[in-house]
Amino acid sequence: MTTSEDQSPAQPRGTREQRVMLDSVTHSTFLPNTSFCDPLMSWTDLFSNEEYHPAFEHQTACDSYWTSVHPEYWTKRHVWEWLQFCCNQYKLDANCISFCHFNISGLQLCSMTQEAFIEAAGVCGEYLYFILQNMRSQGYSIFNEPEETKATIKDYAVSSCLKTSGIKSQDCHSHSRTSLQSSHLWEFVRDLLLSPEENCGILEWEDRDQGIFRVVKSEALAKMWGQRKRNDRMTYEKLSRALRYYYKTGILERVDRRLVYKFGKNAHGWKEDKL
DNA sequence: GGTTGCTTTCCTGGTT
DNA sequence: TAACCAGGAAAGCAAC
Repeated sequence: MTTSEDQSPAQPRGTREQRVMLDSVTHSTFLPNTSFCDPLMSWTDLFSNEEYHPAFEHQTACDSYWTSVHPEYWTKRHVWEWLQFCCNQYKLDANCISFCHFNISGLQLCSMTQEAFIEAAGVCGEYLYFILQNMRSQGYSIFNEPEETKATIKDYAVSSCLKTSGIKSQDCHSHSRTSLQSSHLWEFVRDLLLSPEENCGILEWEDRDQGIFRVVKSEALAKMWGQRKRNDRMTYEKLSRALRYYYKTGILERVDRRLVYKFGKNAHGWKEDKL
């Protein structure tokens, strides 16, 4: 028997995030001096790996902690300490971050554009960029009030509304369309269908006019949803149960085919002229 | 603190 | 046999 995951043999194995990270390393252009490392390596692996210690050979054991140094004067180690702090403090998913892209000095980090951050760390990149810009403009007071900072970051994420997806700002604010920050599962699914650059073949339209779509990579979809909800125990079985609840509310309609769903009358935003 | 809506988790049973 | 679907039940969680 074949599964949905088996239907695209041409696709490289691994999660979408892993492939994105691999791709980002392979096609890295904004950090030409970045040394190659395993793109699937976590920061903890990277940080503890002897092979990467030479990167710090010019540093001494008495290097001061990153908070005591202006970002522009950070060493590579400071940059990674900062990343570690951000992941812990703001519950960012370290798996989304291509740490190879951050094997750089503070000066290089400060010269990175928002797009570069997004390329290196996806949605987390926007958070990191925002945090860094605040540090540069406001000093370190940003870390004095963690809760306030979290709220500010959240507001920023909503207001920025994923500019990289190329959606006009009025679309963002009037319809919350294509914002992958969507808190509802059906909106997340809809936005994924409307964002080919984020989709990576996980979902595909069967009949766009009728709102019929197919889950191509069920496991990958569950993982993405789990990452969005910071729930690493998410499975497709649970996700599909949540989708089935939408039958009651008319957001989804039954389609008697496996892994196929249809937007119902109460779903909006999935079709251009229904916005 | 109670209510509500949404989601998650677990479960049983059926289908492909 | 595994993956998926259907749906009940209960609990968690956040917003109001």
